[in-house]
Amino acid sequence: MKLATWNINSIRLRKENVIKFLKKENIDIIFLQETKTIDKFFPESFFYNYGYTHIYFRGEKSYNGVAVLSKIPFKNKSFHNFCNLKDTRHLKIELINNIIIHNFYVPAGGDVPDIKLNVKFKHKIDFMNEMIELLKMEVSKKNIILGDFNIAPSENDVWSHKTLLKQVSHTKVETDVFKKLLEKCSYEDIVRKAFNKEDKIFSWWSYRNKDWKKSNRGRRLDHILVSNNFKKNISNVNIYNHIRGQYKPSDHVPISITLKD
DNA sequence: ATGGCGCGGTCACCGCGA
Repeated sequence: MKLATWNINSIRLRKENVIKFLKKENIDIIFLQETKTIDKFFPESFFYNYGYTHIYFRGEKSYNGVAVLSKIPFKNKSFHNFCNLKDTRHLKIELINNIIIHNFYVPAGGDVPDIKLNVKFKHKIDFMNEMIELLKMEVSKKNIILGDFNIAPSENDVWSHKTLLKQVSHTKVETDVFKKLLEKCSYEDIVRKAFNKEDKIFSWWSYRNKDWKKSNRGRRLDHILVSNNFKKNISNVNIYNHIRGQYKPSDHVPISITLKD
């Protein structure tokens, strides 16, 4: 089974990009973030007609929104509202073989990396801590969490460690809470593990650079984390950098893993 | 140090992304 995650930045605008990727890479299940549409306008039948007949999504107007498109049926599906908000940032599915997968769109956190001065940053840190509390209860399960965490955890997950230490996404507060998630809930960052420690690996490049490829000022904000008791089942980690260069791209690229159950 | 671009929407400006 091959699964992927992708922050698509509008599903209505990029449904063709999604199906092109799914077909070319033979993806069985994809988890999307920032679908940016209310459920009524989600292009469900479009994906259904390509064989993704198991679809689950939660959206809202303009912002956020998460979805899963699958060829494989779910045994259960649910969601949790984090920080007592009804923003659509999470969904959870359980497959027939008892594998649990959580899809997250963690708050970006605004500009100022201080929980006292910036409510958006506080929201991000609170969200991560609530994730930790929730996922602690699932340590014994075959568990995968993935999505856009809006945190670049290690030095070579950003184009310049020194510069980015002061910028939201790579501050110590954020990388510490990410580390805490891995430790307390027993996950492995299997994507980072698939590369050398010195390799720069990114999943996002800003729209504001004239030439994303030339300046290469990227960050690795999207993640697939796998329970330590289940990570031996993972192979073939892929980050599809070239997707950033396609026509009308998202600012994020997809990541996939292969999984034997 | 700043701004750069692109999305949706009570739509031609604004909030937001990170």
